[in-house]
Amino acid sequence: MDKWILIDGNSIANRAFYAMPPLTNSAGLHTNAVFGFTTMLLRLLEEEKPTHVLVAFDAGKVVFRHEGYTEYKGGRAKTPPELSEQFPVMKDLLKAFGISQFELSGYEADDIIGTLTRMADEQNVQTLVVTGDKDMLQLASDNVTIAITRKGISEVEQFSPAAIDEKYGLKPMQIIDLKGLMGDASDNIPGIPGVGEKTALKMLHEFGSVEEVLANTDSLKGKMKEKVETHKDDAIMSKKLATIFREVPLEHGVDDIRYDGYQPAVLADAFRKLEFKSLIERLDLSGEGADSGEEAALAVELNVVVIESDNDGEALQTMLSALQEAGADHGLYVEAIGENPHQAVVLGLAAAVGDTAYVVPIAALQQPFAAELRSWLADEDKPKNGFDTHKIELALGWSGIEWKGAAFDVQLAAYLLDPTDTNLTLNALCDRYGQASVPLDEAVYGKGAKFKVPDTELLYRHLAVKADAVRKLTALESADLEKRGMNKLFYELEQPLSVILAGMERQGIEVEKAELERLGSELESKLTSAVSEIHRLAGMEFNIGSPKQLGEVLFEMLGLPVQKKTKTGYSTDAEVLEKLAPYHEIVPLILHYRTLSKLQSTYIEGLLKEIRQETGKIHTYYRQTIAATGRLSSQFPNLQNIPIRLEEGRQIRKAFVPSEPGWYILAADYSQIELRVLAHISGDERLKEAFIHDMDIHTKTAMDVFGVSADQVDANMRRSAKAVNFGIVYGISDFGLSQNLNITRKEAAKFIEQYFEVFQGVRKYMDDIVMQARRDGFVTTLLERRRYLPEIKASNFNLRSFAERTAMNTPIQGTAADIIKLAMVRMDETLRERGLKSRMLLQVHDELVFEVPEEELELMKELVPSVMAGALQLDVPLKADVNYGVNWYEAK
DNA sequence: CAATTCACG
DNA sequence: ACGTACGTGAATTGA
Repeated sequence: MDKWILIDGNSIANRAFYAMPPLTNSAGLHTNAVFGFTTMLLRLLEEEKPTHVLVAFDAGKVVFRHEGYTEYKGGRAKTPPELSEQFPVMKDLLKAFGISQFELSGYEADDIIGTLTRMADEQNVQTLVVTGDKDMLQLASDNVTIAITRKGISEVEQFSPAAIDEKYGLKPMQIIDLKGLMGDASDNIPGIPGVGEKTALKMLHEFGSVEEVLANTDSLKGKMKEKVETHKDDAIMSKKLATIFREVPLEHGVDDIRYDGYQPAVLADAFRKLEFKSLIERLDLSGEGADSGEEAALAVELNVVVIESDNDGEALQTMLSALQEAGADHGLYVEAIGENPHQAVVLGLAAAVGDTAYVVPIAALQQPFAAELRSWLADEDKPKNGFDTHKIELALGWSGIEWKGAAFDVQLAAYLLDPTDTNLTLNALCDRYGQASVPLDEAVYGKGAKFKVPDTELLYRHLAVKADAVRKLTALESADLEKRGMNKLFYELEQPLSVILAGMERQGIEVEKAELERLGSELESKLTSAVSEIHRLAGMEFNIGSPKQLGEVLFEMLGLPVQKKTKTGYSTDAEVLEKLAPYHEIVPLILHYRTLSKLQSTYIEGLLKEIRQETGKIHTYYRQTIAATGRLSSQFPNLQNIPIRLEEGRQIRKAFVPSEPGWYILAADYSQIELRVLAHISGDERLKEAFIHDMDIHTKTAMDVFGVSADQVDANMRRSAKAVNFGIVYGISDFGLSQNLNITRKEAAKFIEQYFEVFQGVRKYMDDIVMQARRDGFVTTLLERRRYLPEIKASNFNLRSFAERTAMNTPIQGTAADIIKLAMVRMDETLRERGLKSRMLLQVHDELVFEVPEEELELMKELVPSVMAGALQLDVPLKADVNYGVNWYEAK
């Protein structure tokens, strides 16, 4: 039994391109569409076991449909070069598969496939058509099934005539009538304006075809009748445009598309060229082809020199001179075990130069004979390439070894190249750049309870391979940064910042244990009485901290109205409890209990655990490669979410004190930095004006949106305006705003419309940035930080909407992150240049915290805000407010 | 180990 | 019609 598969090459390549994250081989060639296409092809071959396979491509520019309608497919975005360059590659790969491909000048892939399905029907051959284009449904028959891609290309939905009937209530050929009525924006087929899928289906269910609809306009009503009658010709033409031509004069016959399987050696070589390592493994092709064994050979070729005692002095000298000569062409790797760099255990260091890697175990590195290596490591003027240099600097520092001169961190660079990548391990980076794979740490060390440092030989080889990978990645990634115009961002901002962060973290902030304990015991007694009161009111004892048990008490025992459900049961979050508060006196108590227990467990107990016995300090760890927008995040503990909004929690800040007697805590925060950034990048005159005059932005927004004077703005109006401003920054939706303000969606939509009426430049920015994201596939900040948004083209409404809001928000939040990072670099320079004793300790997104000796207080009160405000020149002024006190609480 | 909740900007 | 606000980290419960 024969089985044919006919693939719409252009359509699938397009889908693959937008569904896959960006991907390039080491030569810089984009390969994501080819990769997506290939994985789909492999699955089809495996699952369908076809005897014949054909991939059809559109050919040339002039398609016969243009005759008579020149606008056809006009208005469609130009194919991005990153995709066009992949078509020849795809065609070569198909050759390697031994799969035939047709294209014929003047015809589209649809028509070629249409012609072959006609032949399939004539010969009664089971056929699967694979495409992303619903138009093709018109080809379905007893023999022909249409597979439409969904969710990118990972899934397909198969349509037999019965399935089409079930979904649309139409015969396959009526799909043409459907398009004739509703049109198709992506092909610029007009259809009848105002007729969408719903209406078109209704008409077809009643009349059957475009012609019959047009013949029966009398039975339509009002506006619709008018529209259909004025656009009769459009409908006829649209139907014609949507009709697939099934009589293409093919030069080849059915025998030409026979598929006899691929030759492993040929395919292996093709995959290797594209650096599709995962596919080579999946098909078990690693032993095949001309280049086989190259990867293994590469790994074997690396010479490993271990330097572990003063007997190895000569090797050490060789290592140092090799590093000296290599200049930038080297890789360093320091293995530090443990997530928290302040407590990580350093196993050793490896340095790769050329085909040799030198490994120095930590014990050796700490011995007298390694002094020269240690001074090299501590020499700021010896540039170093590494992996996670920020962590290395800290981990080595705590082990008594100074590390300076971080020049290129391959992890940090990889983050900038794709800040949404959550797998920034060396192993993953090697895969991404098509390098010989570094073994997974899990495979070398085991995981969880099974963690074990392996025998030295294995361990040293592992470190050596990693250092070698760093060397290679440095070259590849620096080229990519250059290509994307991100050199300044990397070399002048992020890489220097990583060093500054390490300094702040090493310095730490002093936290008074006694103060936390005092607050803790106060909380404890409040908690005890809250618990017993809650249990008394419930009439039983239960775990208030268990949402499940709490839900049962509130909604089953006490019979309160259910507001919201979660996946697993009743929702009991604060928003729900606020609404329930009037029903039962137990509810406010539960809210209070929640507040107290959060403070106790996360902030009192949590922070106490993090205070270092010896110094009384807390050392957080800022992560520079996590947040997709370019912000920092803070861990072990998180010092970016210390309570401030409620007075009860704010007390925690009293425990954060200067580490020297008589010093002060000084905190400076940007005023409305995100809205100022928005004013700048949108260029909205009104918004700019507001900041140029340093007005209260929420009051000003209320005045403009409600059309009143300053003294007419009441608290409620200001609150609404503030929520709208937040919404604008987040990528507004009427639903989100309605939730926030507890108003109807309609009212929220009205607010938003009024806002955009007034701030028209903001509206234009929002529209433009989404279009730009669709066109480029990414958005950027002022400093060229980039975030890819592949889902902006998703057909799934939720995914797409999320991407659109992200497109609006990321340039704003990201530019604000750029600015404070710049300010940190400037501030660090300034403190150094002026020889000041003051120290920068913390960053909280729009705030910098310092400890300052009394004699520098007056200077710092001026200096910090002026450096922050001057970090970047915008079309509106930047402003920072400053406060100080004997602890962080008082610095308000 | 996922889900829920809540602290911050 | 579709169902949401953007970005994080930590503690707790309960399968």
